[in-house]
Amino acid sequence: MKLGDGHRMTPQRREVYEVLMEHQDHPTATEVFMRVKERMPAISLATVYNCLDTLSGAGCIIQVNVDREPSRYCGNLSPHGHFHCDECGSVLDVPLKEGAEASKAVKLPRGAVVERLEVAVRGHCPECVREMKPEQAQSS
Amino acid sequence: MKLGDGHRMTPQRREVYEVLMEHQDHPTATEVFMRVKERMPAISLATVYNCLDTLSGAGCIIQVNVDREPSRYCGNLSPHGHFHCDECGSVLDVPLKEGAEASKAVKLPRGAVVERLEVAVRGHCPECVREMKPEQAQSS
DNA sequence: TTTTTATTTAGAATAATTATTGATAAGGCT
DNA sequence: AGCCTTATCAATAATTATTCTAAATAAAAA
Repeated sequence: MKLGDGHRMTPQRREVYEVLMEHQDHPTATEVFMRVKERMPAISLATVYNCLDTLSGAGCIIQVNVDREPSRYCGNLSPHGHFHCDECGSVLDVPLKEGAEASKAVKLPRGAVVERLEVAVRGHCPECVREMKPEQAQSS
Repeated sequence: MKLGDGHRMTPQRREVYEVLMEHQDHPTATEVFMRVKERMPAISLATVYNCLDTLSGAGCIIQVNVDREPSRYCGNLSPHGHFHCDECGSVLDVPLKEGAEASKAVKLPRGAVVERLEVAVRGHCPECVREMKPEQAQSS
């Protein structure tokens, strides 16, 4: 894992990175902090924030924002959007389909230069749908 | 403008709503506060927050979140996404093209129920592109 | 080795937003 | 109209995520 720019891969940054790679969920900074702390008890929350910032600045991880909730972080670098469950709050990766680009979905302002496309889907995750009463359920 | 749920359309809420309808930009709560204050000097920022919350809860306006920046508010209720300029920070509405739906863009988890789709495009707005040096410029 | 630069840490600071509280006002009912 | 319930407002306090500061540490460069 390279950082470039004179940034060093320090033990703290490595742990933060490892923790994100171990599960493919989307922990908040505080959750990352708790996980890293088990193996590196001296680490501080500020350092976790610094590491997450450095790693996402270097493009090693992705910062995911869900409304105004605390930022979440994700080690999945393949192009994908996110599905947010309105009931349980979980976040799932949803792979972008081949050829999904901004110009296909929206009428872009003439002359704009697109850097990247963010797709977020809100709804009820499969798990929460399964727990619904049958008469309320509706499938997509 | 109806609110339903036993919510009243008070003078404060009306002003907040009017201010959002007058321009089709995307002001923050503080900006809305400053605009409303000119006509209603006694209003407080907390009340503006309350009004914005009530109005968006009733579906009269839309709360737009750009990363972790302060929320912005928008009176445009037609289905649309948002374009965020990385340079000047402005937010532009981008109409969703006919038939743009979640299932076309992403591989949804089996069994998920979709409520709504949020599309955000990041890049450089036409105005900022125009101000770039010609040799840097590239158009989409 | 000396110097420089990057990093970590704890704690303080900031900023957006929310919660609390007491006062005011609107609606419904008799 | 008068009474009761509920909604609203405004000021302030509180919360919370995040960033900044400053001092200590450590690695890289010279």
